[in-house]
Amino acid sequence: MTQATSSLTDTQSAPPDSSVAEPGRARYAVLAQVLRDRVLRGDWPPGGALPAEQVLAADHGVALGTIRQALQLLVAQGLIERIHGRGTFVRAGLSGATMLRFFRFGAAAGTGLGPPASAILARSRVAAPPDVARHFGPGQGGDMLQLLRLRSLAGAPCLVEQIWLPLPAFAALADGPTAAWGDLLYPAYASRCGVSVHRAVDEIGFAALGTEHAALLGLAAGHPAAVVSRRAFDIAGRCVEFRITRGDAQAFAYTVTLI
Amino acid sequence: MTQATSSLTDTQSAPPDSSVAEPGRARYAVLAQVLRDRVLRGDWPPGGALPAEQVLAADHGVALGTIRQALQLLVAQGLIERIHGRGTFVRAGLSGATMLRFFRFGAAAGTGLGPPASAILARSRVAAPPDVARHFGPGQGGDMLQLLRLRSLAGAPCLVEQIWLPLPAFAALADGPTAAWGDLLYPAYASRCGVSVHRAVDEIGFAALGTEHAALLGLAAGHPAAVVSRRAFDIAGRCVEFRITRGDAQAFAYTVTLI
DNA sequence: GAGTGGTCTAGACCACGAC
DNA sequence: TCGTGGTCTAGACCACTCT
Repeated sequence: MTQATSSLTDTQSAPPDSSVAEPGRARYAVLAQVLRDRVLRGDWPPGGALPAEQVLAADHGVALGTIRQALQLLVAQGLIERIHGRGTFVRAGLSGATMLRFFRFGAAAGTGLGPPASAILARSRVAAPPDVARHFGPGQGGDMLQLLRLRSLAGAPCLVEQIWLPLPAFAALADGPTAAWGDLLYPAYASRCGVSVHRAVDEIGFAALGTEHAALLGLAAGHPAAVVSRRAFDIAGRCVEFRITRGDAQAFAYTVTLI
Repeated sequence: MTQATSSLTDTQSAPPDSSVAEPGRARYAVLAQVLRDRVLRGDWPPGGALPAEQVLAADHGVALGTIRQALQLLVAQGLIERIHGRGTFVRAGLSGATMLRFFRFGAAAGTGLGPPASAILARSRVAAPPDVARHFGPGQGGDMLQLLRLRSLAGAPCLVEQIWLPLPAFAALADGPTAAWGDLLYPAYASRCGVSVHRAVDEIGFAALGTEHAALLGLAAGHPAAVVSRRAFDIAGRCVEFRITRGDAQAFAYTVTLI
């Protein structure tokens, strides 16, 4: 891996970036890790631009192709995105990540039914139960904001969600009218709390509806439900949201492709 | 995109491969399509080796880096795989693609329970019902082989599968002892019928069990079940198998990561 | 040792976006 | 027009695998 370290035109006193020499690992992989760390450290904010590849190459004393390989790695990891003619940017985060992709309500999802609506039915500060707190960091998980949210299509309720958000990071959502948040939560997290969701892990399961949730969805108690437990993470890998979504199992439909 | 088409050292009478000039598309993309077509046409069999990149580059009259970009595209598409020091090979196909990844039977999947077992309970030639036939090509779907298969863990039945295979491609499975097929079907398809499964699409839903399937699984009729409908495709994109798998919804658990 | 893919270089020109 | 990323070249050396 340690390439020629070539010799010629070495008139300068010191190499531009000596940290880029490691045995057993490709130069571009080391560079990628260096850049990754800088992104996670916040050297460039989400949505912000990285230096041009020419600049990065010069700074680290490598050829253009090498820095391009490093950046390509970060693109594959979903950390940055590159736009032809504009530059290289830190990924802003998920805006949609809609639960509706798991369900087929009405004829086809979002066809003729109008946009999905969201209503916050309850909001409270709670001490997180252990089952919830364990998803957050060890220091985290004490004081939390708990939401009960109902999603509707064409006026008909279809999904009920329990959401836990760590405090004080989400203190800005603890007061004030919830109607102003809009129908999508993640943009509200970003604009009101400065928290951008970068990755989400959904676990799908199955259970019977309790009386409370069933009533909200207009179904009978004990009706079969699909249960999606989501952990959402910021760019640094910290869990910033835990959510349990329930919907009619009859409406559940999800497609997986194996290659 | 159409690069310099440069001039120098053009002592030969004709360019090595004139098909590699197209306006509006990158050279490597055109090359990738050419190679892709050759793979699908069967110029190199599944598991077989492609020529070395040096040879391909010379044949098409491009630089090494360009052919490497083209091959990288085909790797990303899952069509080929490259092995350092050995060569570039047409992907052999899926061997596992196990349904058990959707379920958590016992403590953890495949832990201490021993390997999953498979039994063919019924086998018959049928005219495919329209709902099944439509998944296969328009000419296909008439005469089919239908299987009823039961999968067990530690002796306990856990999944029941209905499987449709087009004839005459799968005629080799129509007779003889099914016990000799082994516990995995796709390797049997490959060795006995020369059909390799390259891609599979699973659609997940929930439904109540019918009396027959419930009895096979040792559950009550009407018990909620997870239903996975799979279409399996060969390397050329032809549907070669349709399968409906049912298992206890309580045991269903699947994880999706969004980035 | 021969042959393969993997890494790296130093340059060129092209296509795109914004000013 | 300028700066950006995208494509392409022609070479070098390295690491891996098989014989």
